[in-house]
Amino acid sequence: MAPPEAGKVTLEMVAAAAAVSPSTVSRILNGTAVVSGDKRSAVEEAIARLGFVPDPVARGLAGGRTLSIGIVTRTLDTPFFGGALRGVEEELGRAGYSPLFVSGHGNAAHEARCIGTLRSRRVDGLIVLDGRIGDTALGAVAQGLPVVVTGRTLKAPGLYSLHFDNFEGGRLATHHLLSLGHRRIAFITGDARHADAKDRQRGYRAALEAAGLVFDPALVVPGSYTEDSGRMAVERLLDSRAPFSAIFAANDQMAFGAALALHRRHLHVPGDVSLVGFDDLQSAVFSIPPLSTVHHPAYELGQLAAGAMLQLLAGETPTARLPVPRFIVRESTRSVG
Amino acid sequence: MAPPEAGKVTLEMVAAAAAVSPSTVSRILNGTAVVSGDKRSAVEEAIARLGFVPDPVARGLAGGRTLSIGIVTRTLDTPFFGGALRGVEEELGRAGYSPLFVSGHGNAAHEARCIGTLRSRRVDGLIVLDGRIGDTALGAVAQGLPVVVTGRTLKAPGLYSLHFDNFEGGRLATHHLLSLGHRRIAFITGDARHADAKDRQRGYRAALEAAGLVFDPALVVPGSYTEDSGRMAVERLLDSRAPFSAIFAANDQMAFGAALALHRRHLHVPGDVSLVGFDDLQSAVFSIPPLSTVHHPAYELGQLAAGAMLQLLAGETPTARLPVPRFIVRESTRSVG
DNA sequence: TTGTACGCGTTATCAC
DNA sequence: GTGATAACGCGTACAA
Repeated sequence: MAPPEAGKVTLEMVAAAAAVSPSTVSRILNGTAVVSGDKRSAVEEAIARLGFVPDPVARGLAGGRTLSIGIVTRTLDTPFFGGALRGVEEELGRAGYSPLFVSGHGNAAHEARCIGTLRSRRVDGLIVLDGRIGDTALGAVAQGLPVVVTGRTLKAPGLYSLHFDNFEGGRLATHHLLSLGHRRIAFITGDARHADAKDRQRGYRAALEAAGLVFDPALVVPGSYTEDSGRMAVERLLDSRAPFSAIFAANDQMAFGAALALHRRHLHVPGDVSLVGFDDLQSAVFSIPPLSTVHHPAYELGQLAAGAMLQLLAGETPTARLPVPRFIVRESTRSVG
Repeated sequence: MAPPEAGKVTLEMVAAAAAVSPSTVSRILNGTAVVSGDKRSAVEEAIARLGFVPDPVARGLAGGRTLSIGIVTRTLDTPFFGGALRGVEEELGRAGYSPLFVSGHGNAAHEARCIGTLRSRRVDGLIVLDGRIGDTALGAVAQGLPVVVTGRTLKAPGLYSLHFDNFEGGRLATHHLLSLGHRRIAFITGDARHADAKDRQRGYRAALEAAGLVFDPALVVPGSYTEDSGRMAVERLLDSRAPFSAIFAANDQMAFGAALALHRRHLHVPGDVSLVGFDDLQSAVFSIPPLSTVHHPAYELGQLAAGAMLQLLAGETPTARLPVPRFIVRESTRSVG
């Protein structure tokens, strides 16, 4: 039972207790050099007995690592990113690293400022979750700091990108609807400034064309990944009187909004219109009816990103890859009657 | 246009450029002492010209502040806490502070360990969002560090507690159902290890008794704040064959699960059973039907907690208070027919 | 293999 | 008011 909060045990005190020099203790801590077995055990014993914990702040100043890594994300309080953050936190925590979360608010300038703050705090690495910062700017950052990005494919030294196949996901969702006999499939887009949103839409269009259907712009309505934008999109769609039998929302949140709009107009899902989303949020299982959607592993994404960062930090080359998209059939779709 | 990432401008360089001593620059930065106007402007000019940014790490080591504050929360990826984290981040960011988020995983021991890590990182303060750590342990922490807690009422030096009236919220929700004529109101509890869960339940019971009803233990089913626990609670309730016309779930997530269970049994909300939740998550507006619930301001909670921390840090005595609970009537409740 | 001395960038404590 | 000087706790050349 080590003393829980005894007044600061320093490396120097450990050195004194073990009758060695501070550098030797440091070496053992960092594995910087080989030390003889007897001194090593003496030091380790002293560390345990005194309950020594290295000070990350001092470590950072001394040019070493801060054991903290910065995470910039689009949002903090969105279900998808929440899951990713949890994955990052757990994976990083396992290795003794602490995450520094900041949200870019979907704003490239703000994002750049956040990255600046993070660097000033000397994070050992940077994980950018679907950020909006430009590729070249990111590449520049990566020159002085290991970087892991998601949501884009990018090659650069010291940078690893983890890419989820949003195109394929969009294709799968649309294909599911097609296979059910739907021919007039509406699409609610995500924020067009994000690559993932564009990719999902491309997938939608590709599936349509593969089925020999002509793409109808009247069936595409803009959204912005929020529930309310999904609701409004459907209202607009309905008001336009363009006929359709199914809706593919570019994310689950918009699908939920869409479901409500349909409900308000006394349209039944899936009886009157089939509905599919994208992301497979936990709440997709509990919506009424449970939502058919593309599985997008948020938690796993966070875990893998953090794992890749840890590998980068260790001088290894990450090999992690995201699983391929799968479509989850629940109860929001039905074959056209 | 300041050089974006010019190689480290230090305080010492600023001092040289302004022809003053480092101490003077430091004094101006921290407002530690009065300096003459001319030197002050010279320094400010140099700071701006060189684009100097103080190094938080060095600051921390020097015994000063790290400008970072630790946040321990129950979970990272729950809608309610997500909102709170956003509030904390924004309010803190405004003042130049960075949040260090960690989740306690609803485990007191893990929480204590997290707090230890946070302290080793020299956070300037600690915000505990509905944590499970004991009051005395928390009081001890508060002796060396400003602390803001939510979810409990606690008086101690250097500690400020922000309390939401969960009892009143529980009472309000139950009262709403009562006023609609319901007499057999089931209650799905939260995790009994949390004070908020117990308070909500006490509110439920108080409202019942105020209405002259006898409390029926058969109508109380345990949950754990997750959607699935709400679903299972309702199934258990239905299987018990205890009659009821309304359900009060101790949080919205469980209400969503409850709604699904009801749906599966072909019971209509609010036609067959009225349903109310607690928290007023963003998704409550978009559930089908939209959920009547107790408004629990997550974002505001985070903001206020962060604001109180900032005041504590400034040596002031926080005065922030959470608004009183309000019940939001939507479409999941109906008077008994 | 191990110890010494210095530096990281800033604040605090003294003198002036 | 202002400027030296000493920490803060650790990593790391360099020397031994």
